[in-house]
Amino acid sequence: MTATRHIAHLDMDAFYASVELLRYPELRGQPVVIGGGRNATPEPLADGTRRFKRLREYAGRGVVTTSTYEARALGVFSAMGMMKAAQLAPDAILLPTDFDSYRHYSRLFKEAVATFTTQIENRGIDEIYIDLTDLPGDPAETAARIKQAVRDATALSCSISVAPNKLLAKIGSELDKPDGLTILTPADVPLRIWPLPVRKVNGIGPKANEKLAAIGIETVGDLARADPEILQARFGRTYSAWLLEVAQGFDERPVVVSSEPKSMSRETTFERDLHARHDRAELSATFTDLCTRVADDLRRKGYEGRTVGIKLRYNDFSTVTRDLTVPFPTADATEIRRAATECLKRVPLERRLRLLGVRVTALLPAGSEVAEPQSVQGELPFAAD
DNA sequence: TCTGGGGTCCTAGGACCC
DNA sequence: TCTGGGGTCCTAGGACCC
Repeated sequence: MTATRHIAHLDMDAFYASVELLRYPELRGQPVVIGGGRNATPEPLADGTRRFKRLREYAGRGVVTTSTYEARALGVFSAMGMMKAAQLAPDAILLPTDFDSYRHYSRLFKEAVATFTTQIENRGIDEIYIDLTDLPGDPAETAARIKQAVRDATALSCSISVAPNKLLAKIGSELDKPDGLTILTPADVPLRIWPLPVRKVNGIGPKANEKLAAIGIETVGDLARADPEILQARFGRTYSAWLLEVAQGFDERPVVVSSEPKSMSRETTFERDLHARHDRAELSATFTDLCTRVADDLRRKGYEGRTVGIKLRYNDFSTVTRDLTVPFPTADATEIRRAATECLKRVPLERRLRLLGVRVTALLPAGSEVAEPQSVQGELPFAAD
């Protein structure tokens, strides 16, 4: 039995939307939706002001990236198709995503937290886990000071939960959003966690949610009371065991402070579905561009990869992937394109394509000594039997 | 009016090796 | 010549997350 840990989960409140409101404070209090690329950019007017686009003006295949709490009240949430969102909130203000800006504020808030401890795990642009176990003082007070430091550094609010593990901290940071500070102990599990839908558990997605609903399990409490044999029959040994652990609020995963990237990829959804023969020139240009961008990413970040892959999505939304491992790691656009072209030859190209992607995996830091593919005969510690 | 783009991790079969 | 048991790598697909 290990000593009690104090794990915090910090989640920036409506992060992208909140950054946009710093830039356009006049939009505060209005429903605002972020997403949709260039055709969402405000129009500069002759008098020096600007005209914001409305959601009803949008046409295309984009999805909502984030929305303000006012837009959420109208039913507009992340990952919803923009055209559907426009039906629900035609007068909502539309803004394009500006990742450079979000990365800037991400850096600011993470630097603010880093003045407290190095024990930080990155979970993307707008959230982190923080291990407070070895910090002196009351963890709840520390969390309050972290919130203030984030506000001082960014003028943005965040929600923090402090709990005995990552599972509970992640759930807890959502309980009092926005600007929340939630302390959870094991004793809170029956009262505060069991009433929640199973979908609130990080790792239970739409598919598992459906399968659980089919056997009458809606809440975490239902899961805690479920028959282990039925769960095992439906979900297999590993996943069912994990489900029962999380239902009790158990989670031993450590806060992981650093990690190496495993893959880099670029993909694009076309404005209209393209055909391999009829739209050959356009597809070919996009394909080359994707290879070039992946190669640029690899080089900029100092990596090379041995496995090159492609991803195709057809007009019926079905997806296929193919990959090919090459003898030596590469970050070269021409080599990546050559390997990706080999992959392309193994895929059906009759149906129209909606999406094309290129990925490089099996990454190594650039210039690492790589053992050449070679025979190891004569060096074996034992003879073959 | 269908459904973005960037990732991680897991499973599973077959090849291949000893 | 019915036949064991590992291990790793490669490939394809899928669930899930932000």
